[in-house]
Amino acid sequence: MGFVPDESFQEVTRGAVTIDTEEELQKKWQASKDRQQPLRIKLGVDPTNPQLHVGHAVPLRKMRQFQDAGHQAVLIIGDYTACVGDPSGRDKTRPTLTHDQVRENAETYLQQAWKILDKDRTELCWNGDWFREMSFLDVIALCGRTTVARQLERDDFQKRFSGGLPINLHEFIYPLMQAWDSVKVRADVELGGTDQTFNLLLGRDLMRQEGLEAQVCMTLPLLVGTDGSRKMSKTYGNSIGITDSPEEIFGKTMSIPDEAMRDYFTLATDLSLSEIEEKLALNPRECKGFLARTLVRLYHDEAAAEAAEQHFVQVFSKGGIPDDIEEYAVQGDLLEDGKVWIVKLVVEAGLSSSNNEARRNVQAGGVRLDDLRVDDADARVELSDGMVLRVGKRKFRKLKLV
RNA sequence: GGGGGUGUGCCCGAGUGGUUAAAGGGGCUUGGCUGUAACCCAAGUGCGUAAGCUACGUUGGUUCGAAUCCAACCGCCCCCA
Repeated sequence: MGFVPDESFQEVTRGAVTIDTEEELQKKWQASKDRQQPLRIKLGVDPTNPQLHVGHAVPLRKMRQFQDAGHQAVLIIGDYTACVGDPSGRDKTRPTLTHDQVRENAETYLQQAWKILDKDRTELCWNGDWFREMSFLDVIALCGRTTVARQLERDDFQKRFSGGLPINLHEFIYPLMQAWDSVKVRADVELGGTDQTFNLLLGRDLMRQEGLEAQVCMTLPLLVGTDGSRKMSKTYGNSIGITDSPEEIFGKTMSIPDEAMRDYFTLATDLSLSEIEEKLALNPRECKGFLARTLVRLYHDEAAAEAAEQHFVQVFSKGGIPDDIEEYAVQGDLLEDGKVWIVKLVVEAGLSSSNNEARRNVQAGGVRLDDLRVDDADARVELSDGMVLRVGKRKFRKLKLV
């Protein structure tokens, strides 16, 4: 049968690294059209971290594209799987969370996810709903559906095993749980990062074992972090949070390496492919500025995007000070003869975490009062109301005398 | 159950009795450079105004002196069963 991919099919497959298998997806797509029945698109998320970043947003955006093409989004909150911890791509066992923590995280997670997904057209499930019901015997039966050899084929376990690092038994169960989710929700397509390949494919096996039509697995690239090398992750400190302030999103985006811009455009924004090419043809600074504005607009709005850019130009390009600075009310007992020890001031204002650190900052020439460098760590300085204290390029406090 | 290893600062990792607050790297901070909060370069990086204090899994010992030796305990890894 000659499948003619329509525009939304192209949109929905764009950016995918692998589709297992594309033929099956075409078939499902066509059947869905013929029968007027939307495909069920599954995305499972473990709310291990309440802070979503633009890397997490990649599969969510993909899900949104499916929604826009008229398909049924099935978002699974892994309240049980989060308690196990996904071993994918990890070189050590994930710390497990308590169920209460997970429920709490899930709350904030969802709030953020609805910035991307269309809430009214999303079917929301908690996998605890079915795992809670299972008896120990059921669990054992589930474990019997795969083998140790298959588990050890995985590159991450392989590495840990040969490197003498621990693999806890419960980590073997994780993929089975995720695969079982697919059975329970009768997924037609499951989305995930490339690191999810193993888990995704196991879903196909279990579905077949259950006599269901196997899901299609679509893997998406992992977005690199702001360092341009490792995948975006909060623990690497290279992430851009979708709840970050406009200034932060803008600044962090400006700090990505030029080579990463294409990935960011294709994976993290909703620009069309031709628009992306157009922007990439600009000079790198303008292009990156556009990218930064686009990201801010996505998670805040147009006005915020403009303000963030102005802030960036003001503070970093011109080295000036921003308009709205957090105030610090100088405590009276810091003053001796109307003067204050610079080190103490920096610490009390919350710009350094210890006296020694503050002293270092001063000695390195990173501390300024109203643009005047203070580089003597013993200095006692006179203050006036409204003075701006600055540490490094990006930490400011407006001093308020009481 | 038997045997062998191992546990160091935010992370990785050197260090087997004394100038060790502890090499080296990563990270981070500050400075310089820059279109950039990137790259690169440089410096710094336990706490304390200071005297000094705290730190090498835990506890207790040996010693003038221990991250370094001993004992027990706790955690982890490997091999054999």
